[in-house]
Amino acid sequence: MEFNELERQRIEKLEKLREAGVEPYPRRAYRTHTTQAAIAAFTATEGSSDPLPTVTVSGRIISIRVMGKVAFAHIEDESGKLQLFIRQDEVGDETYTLFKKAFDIGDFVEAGGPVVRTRTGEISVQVKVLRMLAKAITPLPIPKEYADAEGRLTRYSAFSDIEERYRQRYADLAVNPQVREDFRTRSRMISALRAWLDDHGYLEVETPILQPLYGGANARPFTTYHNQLKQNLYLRISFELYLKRLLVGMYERVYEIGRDFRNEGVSFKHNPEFTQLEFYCAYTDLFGIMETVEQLIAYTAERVLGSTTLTYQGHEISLTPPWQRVTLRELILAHTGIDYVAFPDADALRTEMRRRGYEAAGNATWGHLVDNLLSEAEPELIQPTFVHDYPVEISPLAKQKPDDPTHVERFELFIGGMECGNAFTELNDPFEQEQRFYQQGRDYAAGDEEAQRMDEDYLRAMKYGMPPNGGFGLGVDRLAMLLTNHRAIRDVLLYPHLRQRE
RNA sequence: GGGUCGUUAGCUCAGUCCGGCAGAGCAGGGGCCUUUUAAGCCCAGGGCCACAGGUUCGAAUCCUGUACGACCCA
Repeated sequence: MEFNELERQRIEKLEKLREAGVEPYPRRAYRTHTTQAAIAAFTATEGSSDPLPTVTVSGRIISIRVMGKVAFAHIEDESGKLQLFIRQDEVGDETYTLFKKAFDIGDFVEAGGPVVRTRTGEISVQVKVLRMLAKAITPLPIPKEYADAEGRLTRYSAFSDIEERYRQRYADLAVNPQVREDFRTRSRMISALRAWLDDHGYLEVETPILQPLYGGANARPFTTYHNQLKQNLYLRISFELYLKRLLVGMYERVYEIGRDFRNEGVSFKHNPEFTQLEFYCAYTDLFGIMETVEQLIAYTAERVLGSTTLTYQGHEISLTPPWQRVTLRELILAHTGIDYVAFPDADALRTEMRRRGYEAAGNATWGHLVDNLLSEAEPELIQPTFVHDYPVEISPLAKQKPDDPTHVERFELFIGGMECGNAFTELNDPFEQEQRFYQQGRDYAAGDEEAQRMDEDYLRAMKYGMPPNGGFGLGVDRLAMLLTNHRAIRDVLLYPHLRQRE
């Protein structure tokens, strides 16, 4: 370990503590009250003839004000903050001197004594016993806060360097309470999603992350290798094919919440690993799934935010069902003036897109070009919107529309200008599925590295009979972004992937 | 992948246009102070100016490249 000057000073303090017989990293703490419980205990007895409550509180020192033979400090625990009022004549000369000379902002401490109000009215622990719980060596960038006459809070020197906040999330969490709150929101959100599904007959299952064959989505995978089996393996890009096999096995409603891995660009919207919720429901279809998704997400917002309306990046968004439904063809026509059905091959569509001033890569497939057109409309889709009826070419796992075999029963869900989910009436015809895989194989051979691979075992499962069903995949991180009003996925990932330094 | 911007003390930032001793606030150190809360006052510290080259008498500053990040575009 290397130390800077400030750290060396703190190491000297550590030695000072040891010389005084104080263990800077004791084994045990003896907290009786959280800071907020201590305040509540005081408030409950204030004004009565009851004796002052005596508490032992623990937490991290976040400010120190030494006035001579009396000192004030604030400590923080997970419940909040509390002031310590430390008098030399109460704690004794030796402890008081140690406090002044060897305790720092950032240290974890424990303080015992009665809860009182100071002259300025702040509820505080009048400290009789002060213990070091864990000495901090590196100074934490704890900001100072200043409330002006109107109560507006100004923060000075807040730890705000985005890169350092992500690389040292522990420090970010330690000093930025709002960041802690955002991740609590995320956690409550996942609990709510799970609770709704559990209450509606869905069985939570776990399927392989290491897979001999990846599938269920159009993406490039990460590859790895099992040494003893001498086997190449992929990290999953979706759960879809394994979950639908379970419907063959007679489960009717299954879901999984977990991590997907996609070997693609990193951006403020994309992390190479991200959290997905997928569920599959037998004996329903795309339109049943729409209603399920509306209920699931409205319930989740209600439980997490207490409301089905939220503000995202300045937009008021209502998650109250029912949500808008629009076909992909209508949406693209309205936004770009292009009716893609009139340009049924890649060259024709590319020419038309370029004629209207849209980018269209020379090697893009027809499906990718349609996807590009959708991207034009995506930022406008603020209110929750089911965009449905997708071309069969870009939906190899979805069932065709009964009246139009060129399109499938599929929707993508957009909220806040982001794609948040994807659903199908799931294809359960093994013969049709085989043909779709063959077409994907031809696309792959033609250079589309995101095309899906033939999965013989999935076909074998389907040959035993798969009930008609609908399925949905939710971008859990995207939903977390909506509920915490963040536009960067990294702000809802505790440890976002960053390029390695050095 | 392309473009723009950024990287200076533990933290937050000036200084870069227009080259001339490396700066501030907070944090930290020494001292005074028994009810403070951005406590106050006095004193003294603290730097691989991201990294590597170049131009120049002289580079945090100008030029080139690299790394990492942010934003925009693909």
